[in-house]
Amino acid sequence: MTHKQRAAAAPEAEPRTDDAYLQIGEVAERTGVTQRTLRFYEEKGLLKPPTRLEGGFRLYSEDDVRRVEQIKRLQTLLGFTLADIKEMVEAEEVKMQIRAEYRRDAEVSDRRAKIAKAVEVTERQVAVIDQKLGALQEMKDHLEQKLTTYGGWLEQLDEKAVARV
Amino acid sequence: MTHKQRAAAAPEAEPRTDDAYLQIGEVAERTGVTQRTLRFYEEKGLLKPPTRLEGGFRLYSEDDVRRVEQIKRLQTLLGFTLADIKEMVEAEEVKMQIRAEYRRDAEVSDRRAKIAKAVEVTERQVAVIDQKLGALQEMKDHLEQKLTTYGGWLEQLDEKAVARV
DNA sequence: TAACACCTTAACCTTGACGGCAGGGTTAAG
DNA sequence: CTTAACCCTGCCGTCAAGGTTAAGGTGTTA
Repeated sequence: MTHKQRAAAAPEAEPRTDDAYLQIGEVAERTGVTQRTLRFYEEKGLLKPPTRLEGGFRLYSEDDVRRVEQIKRLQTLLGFTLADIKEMVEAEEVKMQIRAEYRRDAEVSDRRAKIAKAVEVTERQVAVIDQKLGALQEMKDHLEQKLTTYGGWLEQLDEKAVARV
Repeated sequence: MTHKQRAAAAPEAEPRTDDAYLQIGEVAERTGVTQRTLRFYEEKGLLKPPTRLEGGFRLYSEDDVRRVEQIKRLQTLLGFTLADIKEMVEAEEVKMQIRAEYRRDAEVSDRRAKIAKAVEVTERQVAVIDQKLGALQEMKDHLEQKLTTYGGWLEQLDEKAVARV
């Protein structure tokens, strides 16, 4: 146990928004990606530039952590490229913005348009996922059919064994 | 229309096995990958070295075409790396071999072991697919829930519009 | 036999997605 | 004020998955 256990680093002025920010090392540890990768994602626009401490240290929020986890899922489980993911993330951003603006938006037609946009974006995402789901299901069916074939073979062997006794 | 429509290229000696072999250009065209990619896959062990014409031209079978298509699916739709895919392809190979050996295998216990091996390999593949299916389904559910939220918002707007009339 | 489409290997180039320093600043503790 | 633990910005390296010539051989057709 070292004598330095990093804590929430209280900024002196501005007592607002001290929601337990995380430094890059914490985030790296919690998400399992390297610091380099976090900076890289930021550079590539996958993570919005986080707030900084006076000295320049990045301060991430829990939301950022969730986003990183989302990115990892999209990447490793589903094989999206970072460019793809950036699009999705941006879509997500747009949706967040819509939510935020929703209440205080003057024109009803404007609201309607924004929601329509969000729906469109989301539906495209669903369509992509559906395509992948379909392909995966097909492969799975194929493999399971093979498994039943193997099962049949084993049964045949059993019958033979029985017949020999 | 050029004056050369490539045909099955009849080798002079050896009239056997003239099953309509395909040259690399054909295969590339039919599968949508480049010739370079086909050679690359061969180099990486994803495609077995095809038979060659005397002069060295590669001659692919329809089976090879199918395999290339499978590789593409695994890669683009599911985001497996070529290394992953190579493993799967090799597993497939093993299973083919098992099928071939199945009939003329002396010991019943040997057969049983081989089938068990095949089952094991196949089940691992299914497990991987299940994991991805799960992740995808979860994402889809999440997105669809959002869609219903948006739907609700639109309804609210409608109500307001009606109320104003 | 020439012409032309098609193929061969070999070598280098590119892009995406990071890994790994070097050289130097920042923060908290003693 | 020093020190230890963190963090910063470059900048170069690497690995995967091919793309892109270059230089030359093969196969069919005229």
